[in-house]
Amino acid sequence: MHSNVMPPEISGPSAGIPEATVARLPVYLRALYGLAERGISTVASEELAAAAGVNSAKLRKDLSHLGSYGIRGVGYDVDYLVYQVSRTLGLNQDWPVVIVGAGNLGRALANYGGFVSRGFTISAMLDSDPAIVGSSIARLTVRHVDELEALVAREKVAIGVIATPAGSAQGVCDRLVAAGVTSILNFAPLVLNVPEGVDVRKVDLSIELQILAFHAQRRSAARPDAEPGRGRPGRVNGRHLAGSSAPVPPELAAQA
Amino acid sequence: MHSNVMPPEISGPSAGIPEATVARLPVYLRALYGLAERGISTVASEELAAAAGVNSAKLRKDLSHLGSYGIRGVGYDVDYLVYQVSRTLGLNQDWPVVIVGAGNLGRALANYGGFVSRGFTISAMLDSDPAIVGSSIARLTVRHVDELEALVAREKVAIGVIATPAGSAQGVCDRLVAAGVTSILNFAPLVLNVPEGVDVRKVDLSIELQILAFHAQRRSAARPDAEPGRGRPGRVNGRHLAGSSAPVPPELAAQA
DNA sequence: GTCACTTTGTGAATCGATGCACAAAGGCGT
DNA sequence: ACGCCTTTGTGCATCGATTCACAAAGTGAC
Repeated sequence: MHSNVMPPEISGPSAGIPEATVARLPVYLRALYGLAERGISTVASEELAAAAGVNSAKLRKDLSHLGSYGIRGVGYDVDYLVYQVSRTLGLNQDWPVVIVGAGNLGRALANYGGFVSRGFTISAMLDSDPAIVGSSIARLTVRHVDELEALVAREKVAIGVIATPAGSAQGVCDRLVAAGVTSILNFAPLVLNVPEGVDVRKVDLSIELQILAFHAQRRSAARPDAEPGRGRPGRVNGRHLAGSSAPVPPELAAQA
Repeated sequence: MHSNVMPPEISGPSAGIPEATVARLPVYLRALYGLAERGISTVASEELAAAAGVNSAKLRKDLSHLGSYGIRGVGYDVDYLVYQVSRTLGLNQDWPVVIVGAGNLGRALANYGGFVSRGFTISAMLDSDPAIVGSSIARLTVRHVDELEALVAREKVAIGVIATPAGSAQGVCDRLVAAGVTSILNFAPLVLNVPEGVDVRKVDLSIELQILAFHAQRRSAARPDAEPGRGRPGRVNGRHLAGSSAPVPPELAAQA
């Protein structure tokens, strides 16, 4: 999932936390906020695990990587744990983010409520389309993408979000990296090429749908009824196969 | 990541493929399309792996789970592999999808190019807001969410996409499940509760951002210069901590 | 037909993640 | 002060995923 390898030796409180644990900490944090809003000040691992949708042993092991912040026989103090998890994730800083691409997706991201309020600030939205540059989205004026380098330097942007079409994504990525951005969230449907030391995460609708389709197919293979609409024979994903509706293996095609 | 456990014994070609492999197949598929568009008809595992951003041994082992479709000394036939991967993922069928929530995100999803053309068809967009119901998005008329059950039954919808605010998501999810949908893609920032046998995948912007923040913090801890904007002391994620800007552990708070 | 070369498919070692099960640690009632 | 009860933190076994390294299998040249 990550295209880089972390430097082997980093000191500090967040050293040596397994990647799988890091990926779950935000889920725990959200569950903790939910509890705090309901006025709950102390929570046992069993309850918190249920709220986060994980096994309680896993939760305890995850939290143990941050330190020993629970009280045996009692549980965890919600506010204190919120603080510790937030600090571990680096959310007690404010992270300026730049969004490149102000199309439908970029607009949706900018208007996404949970964005601004939780440790991340949108420094700017950029686009290359003159018809979009200058318009207002979520109280921000869309700037031209050529301001990217200056903006990253001035606002000390560390995180870039790519919400452009696939064709422009690698170019935008290169510019972000050259400008010093080392964390990139990619919504464009392609594999980005980045140098060592740059952290890329991708969010990909069609990949998720295809994984769902695989499991759905498995299920309907067990129950041959209730299948979804049939595909058109001879087409795969809207693309005609070369020459055959039931493709032959290439090593046999010659003699056929 | 998945909230359900697959039935242990399922016959058919897609049985016994590791979850990690399934998650990479869509990436391989996209890389294969890219090669096919450039007129390349045969590809070695090394090249395809590079295009997909993975190790070549991993790629070969992944593909070996689908069958033995390569030719030693030569590589893989691109078109044939596209067909096999597509079939394995269930993409030679057409999957009707319903999107619930026609806000910014729902609109962005509906307009997302790679949606319609690749094995998935949007059966309908639903919303509960009377001001939105009836409007047109991506050549679809937004229907009221109360049509959900009838629509799922009529169109044999197997995949539901939840693009509502967090508050409505669990309710929508319950209705989808009750209507017979067993695959759900969730964009709302909460953990959905579903019965056994329902497959949920989530896409969560803020979780991805927080994971990036963790790694960015690690990096800047190694190089104390070039840090992002400072957080406001005493606040964590826009929420005031109870009573202290440097919170004390709860077991010490009593004596303080 | 034979040989050199390329590339697949996979056995085996390694690495990381998960989950059980329990000892250690703390609170609380008496 | 003591003992019971609850819950954490973790050692250990297991499971799955990754990576290496190579034998098997195929191509193409001569």
